[in-house]
Amino acid sequence: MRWSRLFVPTLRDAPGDAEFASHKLLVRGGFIRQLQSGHYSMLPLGFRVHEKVTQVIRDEINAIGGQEMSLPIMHPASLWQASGRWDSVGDELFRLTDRKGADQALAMTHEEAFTSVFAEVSSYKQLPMIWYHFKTKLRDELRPKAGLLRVREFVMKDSYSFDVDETGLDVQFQAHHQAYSTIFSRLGLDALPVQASSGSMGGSDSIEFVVPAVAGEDDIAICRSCDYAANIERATSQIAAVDDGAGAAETTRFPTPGVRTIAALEEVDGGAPADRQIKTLVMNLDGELTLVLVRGDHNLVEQKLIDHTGAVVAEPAEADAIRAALGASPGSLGAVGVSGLRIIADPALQGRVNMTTGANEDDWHLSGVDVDRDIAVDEWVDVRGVEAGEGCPNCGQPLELVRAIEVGHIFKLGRKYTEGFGITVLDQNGKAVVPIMGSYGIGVGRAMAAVVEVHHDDNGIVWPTVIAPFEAVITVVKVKDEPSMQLAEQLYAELQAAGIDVVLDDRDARAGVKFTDAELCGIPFRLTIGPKGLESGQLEFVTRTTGDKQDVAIADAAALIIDSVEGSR
RNA sequence: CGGGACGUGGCGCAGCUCGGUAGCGCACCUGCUUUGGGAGCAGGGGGUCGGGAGUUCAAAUCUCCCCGUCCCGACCA
Repeated sequence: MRWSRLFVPTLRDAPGDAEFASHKLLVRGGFIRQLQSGHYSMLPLGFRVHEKVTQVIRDEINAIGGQEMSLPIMHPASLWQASGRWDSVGDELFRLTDRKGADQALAMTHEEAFTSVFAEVSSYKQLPMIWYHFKTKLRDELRPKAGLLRVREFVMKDSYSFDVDETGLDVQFQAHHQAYSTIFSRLGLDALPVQASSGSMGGSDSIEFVVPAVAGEDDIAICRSCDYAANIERATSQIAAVDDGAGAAETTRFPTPGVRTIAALEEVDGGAPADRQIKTLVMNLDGELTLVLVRGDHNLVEQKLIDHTGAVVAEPAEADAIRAALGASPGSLGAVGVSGLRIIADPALQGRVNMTTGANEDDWHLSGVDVDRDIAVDEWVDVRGVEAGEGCPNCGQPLELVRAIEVGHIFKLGRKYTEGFGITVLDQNGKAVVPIMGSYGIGVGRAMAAVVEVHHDDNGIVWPTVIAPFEAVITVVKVKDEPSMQLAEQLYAELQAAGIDVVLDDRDARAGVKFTDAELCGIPFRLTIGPKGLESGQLEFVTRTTGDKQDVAIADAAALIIDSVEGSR
């Protein structure tokens, strides 16, 4: 490829609305352009990287027996109705109506579609199956952000495994686990496998691969002493018991004028420290008001609540609804004596006495609350967010919280879809069994962005060779100098013949411009050809990762590049 | 959905307070000089000032509505 013919619109300044390194650099380097919020065009360089990331993933999924195919993006509503997700996924699913009036869905994942194809498989002898495709997904995200990191339209590799039994599923799950580790490592990502919530997909074992980075959107609890790592949506911890003293015989109402917050209740006469208060949250779970109780200094993790209840929508209840149900406004709420509402409480409250909470009357609170005695808890459920420094659930050592980008997710789907679609295969005994599924995804564009987040410097992107838009660039300092161009053409041909993905920078521009662009775009190796080098017989060879410059004899240049590229693939 | 900010040539910005018919840097085109780290000089092209309505003799500027984009929050009782 000749740079003079390439469309690489590099920019000196990043767009003003770009915040994160990957966003800025991918735009500045001419890799991507935004069409609208959450939708990006892949320009030639971006597309090259995207294709290379795709190929790495393809290699590794093929290596574990994956069969690549390609399923549609537009699905009939009936398919999603059959799985129940037409109603359960909410507004994230793009829906449209065709001219015949038929409802259609734009796929956000392909569980249903793959399962429908699987209906033709009828014998255990054909199992296991690992099927996958690279396909554009559409999701009406609440808030697209950070360039390629969170978008509404993106290509995902999603694979699905089908097995006769759990043991088989375990094998596929482990195979994917291993394949993902290899993929991310080849991409230059230190991806950490962490326990995760399986969200609306349903399923049991769920592991996310995350890359620690400031641009991330996930909080991960990590133990440095053992191998515990979990998404905050799933993480648990050991916490010290709180000394409540002796329990009171009965609750006491006391006035708390103007007190609306946990902090204020700590200060007021008759108040209590946060860890001896009960925080009463009124949540609207698919229209049903539910009281969720956590310790005053704890935070609710909505995902935990959703995972437990299966609710589609979980949001704080409206103030009006709260007042109608409990007779008071937020700030004075409590669960003591409440009946007729579902009450979910965090285990950190179990057995606690002498607690303080709202009295369900504005400006009044209760003290001396004995949780087991005074509150009709329906379910004890861990809904609390862990905090940094709390004890690891495995070894008790302090947990650390880190921001991370989720780059991959594997989980055991179970039989939700096969069962829902009435799919069975015959086992060895001729008996019909419902196959069990696994589901495994990697977002290609997000992986790209994650690589940039981790691999860049002041001069631009530093791509790992395997996914760099080009493996090497031959920079011709003075294009009009005949001997320079002649040598460049010769080396260019030689490298291409050797299978090197090389670009010849033959633009009639100043050397500095070409050097800067090569660095911004992150091309791993650069050979500079100019009159100076021709005269001395030594060409300059630069390695992007280290910035190291070395002189190489003209005759040795090709071999050096080939070795360097091959050694870093 | 709530809160905040922003919207002026491809990119980055000024102009808006105090209305008078649009400017700077980069990029682009032509010429000359230059040429090993984002060249210099000269000339040139390109803008419905996000859109609509209103106020006014006159609107990028003031008012209202809408749209778009970015950030924060999505819960702290």
